[in-house]
Amino acid sequence: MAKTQDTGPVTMQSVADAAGVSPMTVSNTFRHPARVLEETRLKVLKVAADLGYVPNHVAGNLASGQSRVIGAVIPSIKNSSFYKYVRGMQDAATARGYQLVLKLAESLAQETAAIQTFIGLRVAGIALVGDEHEDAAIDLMRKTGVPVVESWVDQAPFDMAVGYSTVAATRAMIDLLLTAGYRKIGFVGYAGAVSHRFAERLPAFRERLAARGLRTDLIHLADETDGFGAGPKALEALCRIDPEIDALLCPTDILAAGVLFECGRRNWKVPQRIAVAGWGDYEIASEITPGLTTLEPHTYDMGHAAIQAIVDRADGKTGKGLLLDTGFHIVRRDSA
Amino acid sequence: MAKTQDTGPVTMQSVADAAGVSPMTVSNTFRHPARVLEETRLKVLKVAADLGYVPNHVAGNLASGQSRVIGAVIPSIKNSSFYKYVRGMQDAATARGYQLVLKLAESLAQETAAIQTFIGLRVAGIALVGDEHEDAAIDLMRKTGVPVVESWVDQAPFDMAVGYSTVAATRAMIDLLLTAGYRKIGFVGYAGAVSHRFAERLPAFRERLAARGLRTDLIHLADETDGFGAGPKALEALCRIDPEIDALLCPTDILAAGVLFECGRRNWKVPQRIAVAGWGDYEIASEITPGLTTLEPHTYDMGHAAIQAIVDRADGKTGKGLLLDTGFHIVRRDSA
DNA sequence: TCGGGGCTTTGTAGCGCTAAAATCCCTGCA
DNA sequence: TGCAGGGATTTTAGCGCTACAAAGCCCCGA
Repeated sequence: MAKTQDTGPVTMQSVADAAGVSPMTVSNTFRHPARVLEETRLKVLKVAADLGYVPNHVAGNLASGQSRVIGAVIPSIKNSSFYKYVRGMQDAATARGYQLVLKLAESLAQETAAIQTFIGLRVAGIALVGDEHEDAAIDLMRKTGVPVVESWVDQAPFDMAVGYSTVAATRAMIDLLLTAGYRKIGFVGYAGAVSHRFAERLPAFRERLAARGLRTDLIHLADETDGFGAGPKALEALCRIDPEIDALLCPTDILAAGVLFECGRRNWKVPQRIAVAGWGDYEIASEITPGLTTLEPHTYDMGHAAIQAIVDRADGKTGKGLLLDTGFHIVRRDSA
Repeated sequence: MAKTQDTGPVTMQSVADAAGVSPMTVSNTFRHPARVLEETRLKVLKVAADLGYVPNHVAGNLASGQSRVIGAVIPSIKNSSFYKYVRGMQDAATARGYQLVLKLAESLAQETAAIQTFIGLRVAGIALVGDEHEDAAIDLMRKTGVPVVESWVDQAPFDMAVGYSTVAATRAMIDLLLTAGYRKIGFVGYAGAVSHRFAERLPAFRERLAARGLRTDLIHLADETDGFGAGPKALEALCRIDPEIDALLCPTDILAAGVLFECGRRNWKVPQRIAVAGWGDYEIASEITPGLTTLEPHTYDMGHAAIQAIVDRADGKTGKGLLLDTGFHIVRRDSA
């Protein structure tokens, strides 16, 4: 068995030599098994396994101009809100024979760098979160023509997009609070770099309350980096505007949880004294007491659809400007 | 300016033609700027920018046999414990001119697949979490000889490793509880697939208490997938063994937070009725009331060191069997 | 004035793989 | 027996880039 001579790295050529076939047959064994006689295929497979051959996809890519890798840029792994999204992407990619790789980008500049890396790697497609990108990034994507999907977007895709209507979602939440009898409803948004993603909710909030003749000025913009801590700050700020505020719509469950913690400290009963609604259905929403009523976007579906769109494009199936609505639903618990 | 004729994708050759230099000079402009006269370099850069040229690293890799991409496999993005780790890796990679890409692997089989993908991509190195891997994965890594770093490991590296001593950490935590006067100390671990990562803590727990002649049977193994919910279950199970249990060492802050929630429901004062200690210093630890005393491994440093080790290897600086201790410290809050 | 040394630039060759065309070989039928 | 037909396999020709060696060029001292 002195077969495995250490002749440097194992290449397709070495497998071919050892199996007594041409490199092309080895290639076909892996990429188009149907083209190879079963007997030959098994022999090649065996030799490859013995030698510990791993196909060099870098070379394969270069030769074929095709890639089976999809790159996803995610803005955060600090909270769990992207978990299901990534799972959805992962499952869809695997099912279609693609590989998903992730890059973390916590700023637009980092996003651009990540996109550049992915394009440098000649991935089959790129999945982005949101529709706010640097000009340089947009330029890059346009010029190279990589398939791009934006997620959490519900209008005007740059190339393709998946998402849900945050306007419809905000309305649904407000309606839920109104139906439950709350009248002094506060709104918390986020300021700063991420503000864009939350910006559409505010007009929907105002419109809905104005239609009922209710006050629409109980608004506070929080700092996302405060995490839970933004909750107490928001509650305090809004109480200063109107101490009798009786409901609060939060931009994320994290902030909502922070509000609930603060309510605990103040001995405020939820939802009697004040109702609290979150957004995202993070893990904490179901674990905290009282359970947090929250809005769950169908993020798994979103990730799944995003990858599907990219793969379909790679297979030449779909055109430009695709926009998918993956929906949402409200998870009713005790806090509102 | 009818310079940008649409002649398919922009390659190094097209940049060279447009700039009136050889492809090699374009290559050098990007990879070894010092070798190129500033005037030439600027000209090339300008032409490249005009044309929207993005170097094809796939081809570059193949030609040079080198890669500037490092692959990290992370077991979860559901909780925040890997956030700082990833940040550390990211920062170290960027500082050294490398790119970090992530793959999520929630089972050993997925980890193996991820490793295979990375090897197929011929990354410069692979960062893994833990020291439990499938034989197939170990085979693959050995045969191909990719630099591999394991994190959260404190002994017997497969290739290179970074981590901290969980035994020392467990001892430190127990000592803190003993010093504070607690005597009926309970231990919660995790059963199932992740058990391995938590297995070393138990003997340290037993040894420390046995040395003081205290009972060492207040042990419960929880289900990791229960999240917060594992906390109440653990408390209940341990109370059944001894209702007078007065301290609890939890395997993660998530579980500890679950215990605190349950204590709230039971109206148990923490730390008077029972002390609760967590592990990981997750975001929730500082936000919950009472503040959670917890153990913070230096995960940022761990990620940083992991990438450093890989890059050093790639630069031919360090040998095999490297093991770095990145340490930990206890964050004392109110719960213990 | 000429040769040598250093810096810049350019050929040459090939990384490992694959699409496409060419070849081979076997079968079936006239 | 000869040959068309079709599947299996091999040959050919790069994919876009980089290591390395070779060539140009310019300046300076002898």
